[in-house]
Amino acid sequence: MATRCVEVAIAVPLFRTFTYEVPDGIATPIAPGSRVLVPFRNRRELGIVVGDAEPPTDVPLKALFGVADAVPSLPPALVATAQWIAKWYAAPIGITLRAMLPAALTGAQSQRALHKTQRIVRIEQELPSLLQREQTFARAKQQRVVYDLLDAQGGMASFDALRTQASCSAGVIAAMVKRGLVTVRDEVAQRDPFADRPGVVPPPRPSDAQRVAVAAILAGNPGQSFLLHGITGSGKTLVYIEVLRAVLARQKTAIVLVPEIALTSQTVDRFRGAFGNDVAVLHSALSDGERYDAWCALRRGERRIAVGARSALFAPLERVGVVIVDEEHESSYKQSETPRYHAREAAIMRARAEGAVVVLGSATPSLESWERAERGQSIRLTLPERAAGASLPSIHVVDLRTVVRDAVASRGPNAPFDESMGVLSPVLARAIETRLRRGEQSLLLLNRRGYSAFMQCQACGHVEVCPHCSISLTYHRVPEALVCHYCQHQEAVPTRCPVCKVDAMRRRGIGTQQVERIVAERFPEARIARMDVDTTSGKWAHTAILDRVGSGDVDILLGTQMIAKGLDFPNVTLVGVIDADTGLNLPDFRAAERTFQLLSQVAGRAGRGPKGGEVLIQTRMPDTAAIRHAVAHDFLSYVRDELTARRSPAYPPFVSIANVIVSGTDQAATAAAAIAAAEWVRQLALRANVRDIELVGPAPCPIDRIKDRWRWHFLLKSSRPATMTRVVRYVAEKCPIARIAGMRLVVDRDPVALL
DNA sequence: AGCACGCCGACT
DNA sequence: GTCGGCGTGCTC
Repeated sequence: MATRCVEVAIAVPLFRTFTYEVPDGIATPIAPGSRVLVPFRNRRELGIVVGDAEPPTDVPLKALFGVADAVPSLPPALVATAQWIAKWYAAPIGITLRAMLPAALTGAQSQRALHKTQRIVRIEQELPSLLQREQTFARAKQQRVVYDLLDAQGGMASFDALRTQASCSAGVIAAMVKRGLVTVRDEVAQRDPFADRPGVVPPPRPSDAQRVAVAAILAGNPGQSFLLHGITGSGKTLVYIEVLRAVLARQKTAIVLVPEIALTSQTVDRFRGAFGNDVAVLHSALSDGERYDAWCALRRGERRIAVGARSALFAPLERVGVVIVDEEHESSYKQSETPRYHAREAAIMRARAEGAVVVLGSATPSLESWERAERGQSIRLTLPERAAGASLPSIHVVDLRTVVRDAVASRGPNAPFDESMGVLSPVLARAIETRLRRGEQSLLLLNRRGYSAFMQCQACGHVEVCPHCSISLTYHRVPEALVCHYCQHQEAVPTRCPVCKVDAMRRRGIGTQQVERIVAERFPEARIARMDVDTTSGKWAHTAILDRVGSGDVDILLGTQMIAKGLDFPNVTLVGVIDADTGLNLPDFRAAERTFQLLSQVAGRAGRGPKGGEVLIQTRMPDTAAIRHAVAHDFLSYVRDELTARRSPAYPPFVSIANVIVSGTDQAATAAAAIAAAEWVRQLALRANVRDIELVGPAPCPIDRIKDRWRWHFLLKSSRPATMTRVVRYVAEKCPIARIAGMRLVVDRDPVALL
């Protein structure tokens, strides 16, 4: 009998697999996707079988130790998807496969820790009214804090987390147990932190357009891709739900990808409301144990729908009938570390491997998806109207230039310039006032990037920058410090300029905290909530803030990009964009695309109820195409303009691009290495006679230093994807520059940003 | 990624 | 004389 051999991928940065002999003791064939324990470099490593292999003739074989899975950890379609990702993005196959498994299954550590019990606190006695709570907790302020926290988290939380959040002693909770208000129990628990979130009952019946879309999707051939273009509020989620219902009825399973931020919001509640415990929510805030539980439930078929961000695409489901990618234009679908895959593209590939259909939904589709539909590679479905007869909000531009001119004209040239004018123009202020009077809610968007407060010397112009990264430090009021947006470096706020020594360091620009102050001063009676990275660090912080907005406890919600997406509050009738220009001037070919998407998305938050809505966009560049088209709700004109701009110089979707980033700790050496790497690629193309590839650069990256590493990059462009595949693979695997000590070379195919 | 092998400076 | 620096090369 010939020796049986399998091909095994190991999580090392190598573009190859290894062949192992299967010892006689293992009778049954080992299916692809199984984890195996193998000898590797005098160590025991976990590898993943990708297939059978012929024994190599040139090297002596080692035998594997054993098979770790009774059932393969990865179903066949996922192994196929991994192979596609590894090839397309020039990622090592072993690392790609490892990225598909929950951390609990990648190490050789004990499984014991995974099932450890957790002390869970649950509300025992409901106190729905505020009056009841005030009576119950008359003097017990700490208990009240604990109770409210618990309530905000769905009535259940882990003991430790709760103590940390409330910063109270264990005695406080013990006292509450004694009073019968809460219970504490050790639970091995299906650790599903979403289990007790109330589901939202799906709305009535679908509209005609929604029914047409659902029918088309359900009639799709295996592997067929659909672009669901539905304006904000048109009810894409209902289409998803109807499709999911039919897919489950066919005894199939489904994957729903949403941007990370949407996981904390109403979208998830709606899926849970419709499908209850058939849904597993995969959230980045899950602990390893929670993630493992969810993974097992999917693998065993106990839950048939996986909802989650990017990596939920790797849900270990079989018989997948549909893969849905909501807000498919979102750049968070691109992974920023190896394997640098785009979940939208990988979703198309997984659907193909599963024989499933894929649905890409967006109000502002990516140019890639739009062009694909134009070329007939996917079917476009349109939801042209808002559901339930709601109308689109009216959008108006507030030209900040004239606001300042008017102020000067009315108060005279010598009147002190009031900085709050550029934040809260008279028009926007009046609009907010109206909402407050009517008891309606307002949403204010502050585009954070480039708009945070920074420190600048008024005498010499020096700006305080991070000593490790090339970006200005951001001023934070509470606690007062300068903070680096990239590496968390902190330092004290100076008053004296470190360069010219003049006592003239002043704050410039506006951050969310400062906007909050300006708004609070202008509307002292308003209840204001702020939502940005500073206020949402906790696992449940988003949910808590949004729940407050939903219950009407907030008049004005102020926040960064994260408030622009997916929120659906019918009482929000005003959306104000503090400054639409900030994202427009970034050195990135997608700057206009991003701005249009952001404005359209945030505008869509207004007027989702019967009262209608209004959007005010403050800008100093009202004539820019992206702003003009967003104001006119004119996606088609925006696409036409943007596609024209992408033809020359050529950018996606007309060419395939890859960003090659060289970084190192020494500035001159990094520059030299980047130039050498580019030259190496140029010579390679010449030698191999590769004609259809273009090289742009090298140049310093727009952010030329991050975490003490200097960064240079160059761009590869090709009109042929197959050429790009070959070239990126060759660069990633063979470029000698990567082997210079201390130098790093990253190849990012289909980048979403060039910063 | 790790980790061993390998050839040159300051220490018990 | 040895401990150990990290350059180079390999992993079935």
